Amino acid sequence: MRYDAEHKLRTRDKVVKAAARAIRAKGPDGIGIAEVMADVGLTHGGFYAHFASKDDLVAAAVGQMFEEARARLAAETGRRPAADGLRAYVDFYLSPAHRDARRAGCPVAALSSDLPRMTAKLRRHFAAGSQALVEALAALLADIGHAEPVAEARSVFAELLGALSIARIESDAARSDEILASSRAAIKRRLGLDRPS
Amino acid sequence: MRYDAEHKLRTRDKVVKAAARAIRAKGPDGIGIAEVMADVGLTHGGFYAHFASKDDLVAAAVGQMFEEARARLAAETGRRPAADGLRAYVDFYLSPAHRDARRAGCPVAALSSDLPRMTAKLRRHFAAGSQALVEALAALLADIGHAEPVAEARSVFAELLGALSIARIESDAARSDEILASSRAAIKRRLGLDRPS
DNA sequence: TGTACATCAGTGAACGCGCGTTCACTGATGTAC
DNA sequence: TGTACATCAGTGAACGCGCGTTCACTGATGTAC
Repeated sequence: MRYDAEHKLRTRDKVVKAAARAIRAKGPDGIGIAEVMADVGLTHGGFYAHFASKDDLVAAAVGQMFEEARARLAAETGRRPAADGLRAYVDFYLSPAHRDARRAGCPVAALSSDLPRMTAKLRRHFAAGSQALVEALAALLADIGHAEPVAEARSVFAELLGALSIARIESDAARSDEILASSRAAIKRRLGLDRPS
Repeated sequence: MRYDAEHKLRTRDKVVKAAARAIRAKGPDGIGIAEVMADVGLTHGGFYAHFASKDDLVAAAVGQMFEEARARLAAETGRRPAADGLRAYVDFYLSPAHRDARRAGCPVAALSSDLPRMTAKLRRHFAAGSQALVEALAALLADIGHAEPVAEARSVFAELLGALSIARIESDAARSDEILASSRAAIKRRLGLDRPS
């Protein structure tokens, strides 16, 4: 079966996106090549026409996750005042929907404890992705007049990540919702976002 | 080789402690029974005299980790004024030593992203352990006059966990140290611990 | 006190399964003539 | 325009390795007599 020129790229893209979803939920070691290929309607044998190895797929999937994270941040904060954007991003990040979306969402939250076990190259990818997020938050904080935007952005991202992680541990939905609400309120308060802008 | 009555229990205890260390570093799926047994000078065949299965070992190891975490909190905060204890615990949790000790330290930070993939029973163990930590912090916050100690303790634990996780991603030591320092300062400031007590 | 036996933590070979990887093959369609 | 050939994404069987688990056996020492 011969296909047109774009066909192979489209297939690769579908595999990478499926892997990005599966890896967030199950971790790099938890997914199987056969499983990911089946998810896009193919068999495992075709895998090596697209990727050199499983590690190669994982690296591509991590890139995909950060691209999605970057797009989400841009969607929440673009084209609106900085204070509104920050509020919207905090509300998104600490929403029950984000907590429950184990196959999507923040790659750092999905894979934080897998990271120290990954290759140095992947860790650098994660470090760069986290730093880009912190810098974007810092720019918004600078915009609304914070004196130390980078230090504050780091601290805010830390609480976002930690609160989401703890909320995901808690199996009692009501308590988990409370954890999210506590940190949404705490972050907005310390950023001065609880006052109408 | 017949041994005295305590010998078996001592062996089991050594295996559980070795597993607790190895699992923190490599995750439950990353460790092997043969590897853990070799770590205490035994061969893999003897494993099933002590544990019903690998899952059984993982459960015991998680219990061990929380016992160690509880002991650490008690050591940092016991027998001193609440404000001093809180300061000491924040300084410990966000220390470079804790960041670098991948085989010891906070089980939530070590395994956060493995949790959603664990059995419901283990997740409950983690939820209970996290809640106990939050309650202990809340008691200290109540002691120094905070109005909403539980909500604040949750928010603080979130930032502790998140900052440690991010610091562990960053391979550049100087930048990683900065991340820890930013959150140490931010937490102390918002708890009013930066003023001499 | 001495001796035969029982115990059982630990040994190491073997089994079976899952999974990453390889490879000979397929077959629809584009291309050369 | 029609026909033979080349291409190559995808198939599915097979291989090899790691690892959890099983099991027959060992042998030092406690116990019964």
